Amino acid sequence: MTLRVYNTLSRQKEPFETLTPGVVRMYVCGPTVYDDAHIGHGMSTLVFDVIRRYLEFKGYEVRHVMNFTDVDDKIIQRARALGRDAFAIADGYVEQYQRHMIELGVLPPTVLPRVSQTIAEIIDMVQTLIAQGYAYESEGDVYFRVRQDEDYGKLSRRTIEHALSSDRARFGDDLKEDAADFALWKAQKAPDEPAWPSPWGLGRPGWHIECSAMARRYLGPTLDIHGGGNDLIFPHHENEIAQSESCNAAPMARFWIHNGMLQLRGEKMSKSLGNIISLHAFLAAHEADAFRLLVLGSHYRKPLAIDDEIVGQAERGLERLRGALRPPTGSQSSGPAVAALVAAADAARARFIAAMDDDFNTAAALGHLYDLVKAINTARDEGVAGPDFAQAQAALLHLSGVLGLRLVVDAPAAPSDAAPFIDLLIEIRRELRQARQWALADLIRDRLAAMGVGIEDSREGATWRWER
RNA sequence: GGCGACGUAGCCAAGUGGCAAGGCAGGGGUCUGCAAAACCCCCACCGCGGGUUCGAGUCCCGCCGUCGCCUCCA
Repeated sequence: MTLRVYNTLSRQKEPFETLTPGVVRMYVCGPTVYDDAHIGHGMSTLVFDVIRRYLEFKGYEVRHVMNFTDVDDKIIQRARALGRDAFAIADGYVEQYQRHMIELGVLPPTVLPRVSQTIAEIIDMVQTLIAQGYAYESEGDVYFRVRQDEDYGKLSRRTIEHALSSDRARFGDDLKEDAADFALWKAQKAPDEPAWPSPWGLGRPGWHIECSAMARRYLGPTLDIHGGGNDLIFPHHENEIAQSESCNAAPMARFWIHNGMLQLRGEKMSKSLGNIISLHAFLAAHEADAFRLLVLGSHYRKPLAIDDEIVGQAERGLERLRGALRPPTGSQSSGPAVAALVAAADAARARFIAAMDDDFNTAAALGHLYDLVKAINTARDEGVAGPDFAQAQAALLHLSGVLGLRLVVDAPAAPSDAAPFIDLLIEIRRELRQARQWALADLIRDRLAAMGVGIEDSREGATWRWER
């Protein structure tokens, strides 16, 4: 089976081939660090984490670069509003974002560059573009000459006329030759604006050039994958293509991958609507695995509408996956029931791979994981145990891990201290049940449940485990 | 207005030509002292109208509806 990936550039699925066999150069647009990260950022980060994990599962070495845009107008505004230093603001949000990535179980990208640390590369690219006639300086600003770029608009399928009809163009700067042109470099206009010396005086990079520069610096002129939210297709990625391909005379990326937007009750999260859910708030109330399962439940290119009911469904689905990992209760290690389980595990694995090979169809892949869950539970009910049972569970855990799901519940801080006492209570409850002292037995069960200890009875006796 | 996406059961959702995956919820059973978990059974003809085809959620046309981008945005 070969992997097929949807390419925004061609608007179709293409066989996935990399520039260098066995190596994937993947650049993903990260956040502009001017405010708390929200669950939309989380979704995008998870989507590309899963893509990366699957590529590694397929045997690729993935060079994964995710940037932080730490020089930006909004950061400057934020700094002014708070009366603080812009770099300090950005640093704080970068740290917060990295904590969130750990909480979400996201594999650390190979490199996490920042604009502020890539200034030399940016200036170099801008100089090259000027020398080539693709850009011009105007009173300390430098603009990209859009009409010089013959295939401008090929990613978003817009013409320059469309760009011209936008507000940005209508309120076009007098410094531009053409209203459609966009800034590569902005001259410093106030002393509190972060600025670096350049051939055009003190200033800072424009919005799009930083990604072009960071991508080239860490991954070279042509990427295998350039990713981000689909809200970045225009103008951000369109302009990146214009800059990079003009400057480097090479395709910027073989595959452009864009995730759909996360929405709340049918509308996009936005400041003006006041419906932003921060990652911090979400993760305080819900498990990271539940959020990941939620994201995995629909295709990454589709919009994902979220509400309390959907979150609850993901949480219960997560419990079902975990339930399959409970130990066997029987002792049968061979026979038709065992053979059926082995066959089910093999089938689940093959179908999982086929689904993921089809443009990372995580929803279908999950469906096959649930089929394996059912097979495991059935086998347990039939008394299956032994190495084949353990292997089926291991397969479930492994494939879930390819999606980044952890499934294992972290026990409370000091479980070992409490465990002997809980065992004692379980033992007492067993005695009570034998004596038909139902009220007392149930009291123990209910009180333990309230403390997060779940009890499950079976023919072989009761087991317990920590529940969240 | 331009570009684009989507519309499958109560909810989420997969499925791009051949008898509609999976999860959640719900109903009925098995097991259990009760409960939980698990297992079994039930629960959709795919927005509407045309067309192509032996055969269409699946292709084409039109319509209706929802959403995104075009300005900062994952």
